Amino acid sequence: MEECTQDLWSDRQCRWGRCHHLSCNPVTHFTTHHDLSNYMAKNITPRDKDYSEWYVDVVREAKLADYSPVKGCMVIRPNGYAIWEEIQHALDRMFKDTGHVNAYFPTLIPQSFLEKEAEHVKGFALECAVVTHSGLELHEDDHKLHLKGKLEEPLILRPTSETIIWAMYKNWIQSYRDLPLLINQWANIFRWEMRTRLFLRTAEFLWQEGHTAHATSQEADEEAMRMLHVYKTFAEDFMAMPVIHGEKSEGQRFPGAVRTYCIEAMMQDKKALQAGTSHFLGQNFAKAFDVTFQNEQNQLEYVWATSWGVSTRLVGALIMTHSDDDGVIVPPKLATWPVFAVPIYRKPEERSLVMAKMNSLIGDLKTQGIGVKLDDRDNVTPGFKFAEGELVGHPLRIELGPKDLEKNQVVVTKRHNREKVFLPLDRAAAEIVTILDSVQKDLFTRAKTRLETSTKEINSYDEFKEYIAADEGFALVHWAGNTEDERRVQEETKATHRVIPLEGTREKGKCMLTGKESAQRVVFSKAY
RNA sequence: CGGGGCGUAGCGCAGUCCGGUAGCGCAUCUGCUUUGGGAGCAGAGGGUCGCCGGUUCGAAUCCGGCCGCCCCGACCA
Repeated sequence: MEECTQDLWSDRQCRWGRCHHLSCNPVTHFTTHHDLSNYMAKNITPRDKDYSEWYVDVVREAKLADYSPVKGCMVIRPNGYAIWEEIQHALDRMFKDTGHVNAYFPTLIPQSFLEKEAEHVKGFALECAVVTHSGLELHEDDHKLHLKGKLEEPLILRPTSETIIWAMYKNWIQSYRDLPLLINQWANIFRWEMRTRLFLRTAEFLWQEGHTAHATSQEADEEAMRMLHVYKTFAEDFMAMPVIHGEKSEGQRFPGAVRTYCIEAMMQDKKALQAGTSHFLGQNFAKAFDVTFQNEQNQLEYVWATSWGVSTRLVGALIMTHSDDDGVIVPPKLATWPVFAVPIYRKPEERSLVMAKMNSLIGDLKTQGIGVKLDDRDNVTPGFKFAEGELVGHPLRIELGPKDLEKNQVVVTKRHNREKVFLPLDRAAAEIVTILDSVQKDLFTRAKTRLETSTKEINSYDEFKEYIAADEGFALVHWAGNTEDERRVQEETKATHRVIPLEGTREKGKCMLTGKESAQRVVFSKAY
């Protein structure tokens, strides 16, 4: 099948009826575009008017999340949580397939634990929520609750779990026979941020954190790299979100890590979003928590470590990668209900005929392993259901009405480009499987095209300043600066060092800022 | 912490300048007609106008104080 390469991320082309991407879909019998010129999603600010307003509007209107009474916290609503659950299922499978097991460590960590690793303290101290009391007391004079039972040692709400986990690993690891220890946990964590953003940065969020212990440096580094590739594969295959994977600069490193690897994605406004990190921790935490093991030569050695994580931020990344002015677009592989079914009828007789065929088709789709959400409400019109289904982001909609019964067909509409396909009922289920697959590829291709066309080699600092100021995307530059130099670039341009790509040419050059020798180009960009 | 905005029905807002019966749209409820791109008509319910104090015969509106939230920036996944 030939991949479509035209108008890939300009769905306006399709929406205004000028698109004829028949090659996108080999099973298309007939493709039409209805005129949507007088149709606008309610209450969603268009992307080109105000991108961050658009993002907030989409999250709210699609009922993905809501603000909580506590500043900086969010409620993840069923539509948003469904996406997170799909992310969890797919990733958890990948973790299990690479030998990891799940466990759960507690939220509360003794303050003293955080103090044990010097860099770690510096990195997280400022953003910790702290528990200082064990209770409350109602005062009769003012009828208010007052703090009671001050704790001897304050407890912090974990901003990440390295400390508590390594305190436990100390007890669990004695011999090389206990290694490697490959544990993951799905948990909530707290980071008291100054400025928050739904899904992308909230005071409390959900994530997974893998924490592994190894006998050798090389094995630990390989583990960190393995999980980096798991993340890249997941992002690209499931989220249809192309990423650049590589290593962080010293200045962007995780507090306590020797090396931090990451995947960086590009959002539709061409800003970068760090979508996952994997750290080679060396022996830093083993030394801080005195975790040693006896090797085969009967000598004591410190354990080598990794940690790696992705969070509910991925839900935000998914939205900002694919969605449009009419709402969310979820790639088929992460959709709980890839198919949204709308039956159409007027009279009761029509209803029973339509529903019989519809149920039979839904049965066929379920046999093919495809989840179908049937909207059989009688109190809203089909048009309303269409709009709502698009807002929530089901990848495909199927319509079945009296006219279709006559022709023995079903109408299938793709959410991401609004192409309509008419399929004969007896083959529909099988064809829909193929279409979903093509939609998944389409979404990836158009995101990949955006990433590629908005990434440019920049060769001087002046050119760089201009490029960044124009919000044109990722800059590939030669870099040999230190953390201080990075800070200067950030102050002067707002762009930050994102990643030293693992792939790409290893051409030598001169650092755009310092003029020093550079071994390869790195990515700089504005970022979330 | 700076800059901007907002707080009035479930949601979105008008009313505040210039004090005088608290309104509009959507949503909700009832009934009938509808249903292939956000249905129509008729009727109904729903309020501590963010909080505290002051001025006044009378405050959503004027004055003083406080609180909260959102967006933008610095910090950060």
